[in-house]
Amino acid sequence: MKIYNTLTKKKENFTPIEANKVKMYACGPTVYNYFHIGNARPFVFFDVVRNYLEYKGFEVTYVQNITDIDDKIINKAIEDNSTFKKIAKKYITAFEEDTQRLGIKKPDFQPKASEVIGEIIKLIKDLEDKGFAYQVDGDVYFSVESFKDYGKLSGKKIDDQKAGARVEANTNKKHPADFTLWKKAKPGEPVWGSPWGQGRPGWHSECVVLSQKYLECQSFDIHGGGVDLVFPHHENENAQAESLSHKPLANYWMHNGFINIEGEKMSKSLNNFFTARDILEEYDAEAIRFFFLSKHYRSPIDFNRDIMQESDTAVQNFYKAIKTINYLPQAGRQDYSCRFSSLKDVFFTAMDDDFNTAKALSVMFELAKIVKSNKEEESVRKEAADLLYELGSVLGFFQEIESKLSNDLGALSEKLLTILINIRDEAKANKNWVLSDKIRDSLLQEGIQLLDTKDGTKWEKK
RNA sequence: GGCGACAUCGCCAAGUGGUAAGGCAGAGGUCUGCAAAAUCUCCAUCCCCAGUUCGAAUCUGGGUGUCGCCUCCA
Repeated sequence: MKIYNTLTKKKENFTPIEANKVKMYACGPTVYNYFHIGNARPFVFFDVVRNYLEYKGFEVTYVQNITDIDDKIINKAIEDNSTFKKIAKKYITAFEEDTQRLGIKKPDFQPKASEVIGEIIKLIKDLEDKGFAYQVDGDVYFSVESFKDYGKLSGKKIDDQKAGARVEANTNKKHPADFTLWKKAKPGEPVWGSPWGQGRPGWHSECVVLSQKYLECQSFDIHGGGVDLVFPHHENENAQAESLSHKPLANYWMHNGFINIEGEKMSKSLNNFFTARDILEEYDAEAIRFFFLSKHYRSPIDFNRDIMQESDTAVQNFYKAIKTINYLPQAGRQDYSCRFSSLKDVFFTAMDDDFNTAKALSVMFELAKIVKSNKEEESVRKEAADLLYELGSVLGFFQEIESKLSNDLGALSEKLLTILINIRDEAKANKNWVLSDKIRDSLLQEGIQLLDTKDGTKWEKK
């Protein structure tokens, strides 16, 4: 299988450090607000990566951090007239609720920065002792000139940045690109004691500590996040880790593209921000998932209502297909016929090619078509349904299959519904279209769709 | 100014040298009191120019356009 590696800027064959095991780390949220639809993309995508690797038989350890120490949280606390801790706590809870609603499986470890302050201090001290970091008046900086490969991940050269000269001059730093490891305490901010006095860690160290700690190694397989994290965050993480271990923090660096809103970058000033929470009010979690997966993860993707509606239709189609044969599919079937094992291969080939989910989805459409087709044998349709369910599950779909397939309203409701249908049949027989349409429309408002078929009137929950 | 990505039907989107997947929307047929659903059929030569090649959406060069990063950011 191939993965595009930001570090080498090409697709590479994926070989984990330990055979059959994959250790992966993805940057999680900074808990100062509800996370938005753009944040949700990597959460969903790396969930799929993890699922797929497990499906392929790898034993996956997946770590995602929660940044609960940060300027943005401090600012939010001031803004809301609250405390730093309360803000973090509130949005951690919200994060957990929203990811669960999105159908994202919990990572194996989800540690917080605040849990490892001691280890972060140790890392910074180590960097200082070995000459990679220096202290100026209570602040500690990483010296980019001390790490000769600085810039290798993002493809940036230190001197170009100097020439750019957009960076605010900071007289304390030896080099403009040097980044903060430890910040001196300011009044009113949360602080921890350290060899450099009271202060708090910068953003770039926590991921180094948390990944190495929970993955139990200095260098692991996959590190992921949004493209904007490549520089400076991931570049800086790697600089710290590699300076000390002489190995890259991770072998494969994966970065997902951005989400635009109506063709424009999502930003607070444009007021085109959508939280995942808000979107979930309008659309099913799986429609959101489909929206993300319908395009390659590295491409930018435009978010708008039409596209969400389309995604919703697509997901409903998968469910509808299975509904037509009234059969609860089984995953993990071993004995697919030739026809279906080759379709399965198409799916695998697509996913093996740097997670080409858009192509993988086309296999699902093809299967759905077979499931629905009354030209196929029932056993063939069931087989197609099994595979559809199996592959869909890998991508995180069909989480609601039981409830979607069920038309169970409880015995009484069903009886009442039958009565209404009978009345409507009578009205229809009398060509009383006003009444029959009224019954149909009223039921539709309650989420019951009537379907007049050759074999009489049928109904289903919408 | 530096670095990088992308440009395929009305919309979304695969395709990385061998003659344009798939989805949505649309058109038409079947079915139908109407509607919905279902089902069948139809629907692109790939931003421009030049080059390489027997052959290019796919490679090279040059344009044009859109976007991202370089500052907190998924």
